[in-house]
Amino acid sequence: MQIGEFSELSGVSIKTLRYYEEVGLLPAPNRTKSGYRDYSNQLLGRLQFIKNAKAVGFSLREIREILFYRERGEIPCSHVNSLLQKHFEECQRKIRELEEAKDTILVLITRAKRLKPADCNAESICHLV
Amino acid sequence: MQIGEFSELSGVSIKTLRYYEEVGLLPAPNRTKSGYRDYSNQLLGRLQFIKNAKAVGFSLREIREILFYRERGEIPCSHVNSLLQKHFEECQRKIRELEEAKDTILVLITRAKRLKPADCNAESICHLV
DNA sequence: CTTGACTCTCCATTTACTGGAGGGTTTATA
DNA sequence: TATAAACCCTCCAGTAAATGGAGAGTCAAG
Repeated sequence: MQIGEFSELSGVSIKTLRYYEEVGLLPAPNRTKSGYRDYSNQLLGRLQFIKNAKAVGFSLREIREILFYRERGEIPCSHVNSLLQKHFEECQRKIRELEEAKDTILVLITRAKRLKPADCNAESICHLV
Repeated sequence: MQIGEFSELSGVSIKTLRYYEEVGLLPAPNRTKSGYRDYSNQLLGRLQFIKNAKAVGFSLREIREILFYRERGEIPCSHVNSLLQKHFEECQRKIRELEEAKDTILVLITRAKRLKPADCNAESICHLV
């Protein structure tokens, strides 16, 4: 199938598919005699793997590494395990940061309701922040 | 004071200070006759504002806009208010996403404990993900 | 007078794409 | 047969927010 259909099926944009190919996440597909990419259904699995891995926070570089393990016939389990651990901690850290930011914003919004623009003074850049 | 000291005091790296100047977040400071930047304490306030705004998720572009309002003598309150609203929602959205990712990772880690590498098969790229 | 710690500018790189220019191909319709 | 719409191609540039490094100038101490 050509790239448009493949993009529809996989939910990955045409631009991104070509990009993934360029950076080595997807193998170069066959071409029709006019040069169009001709994808096989098989690749959908690989793309799903990439999407799953991305969803848990893996970078494209990390995903490519896992794929390379596979291609060399090695089993990436322990590597993947430590990545999972790392991203779990990363997730927690980011969530904490965001919770803090959210709380701060809430305070600012609440304070903003009590203030009138007339209270603005030139000294502070913006007293809301 | 020169850039190194200013960087220490503000907690913003030298590189970043020069970058902020380049993109218009900081005014170009005076220079010594040998061309070194010569910062005044005054700028610390502006930098603190930038750090606060960044901490609640404002982009540098948004921060610059607020600063520009100020420089034109306008009061950016309602603008800032809508930005706060926007970033509050953004925060919530990101937190939800991260919670989901975290849960997924937990499931994967738990599953990984039950599996032995021997269970790996070639069909799936990595059954952990 | 030289060594080390500063500083300067300019350029390249990072991530994960996205947008656009300029052009070829295929298919349906007039 | 012409042509228009809807595909597809490659290549180049740009995004955000810095960071890293090269190569060179400056300043203070020993």
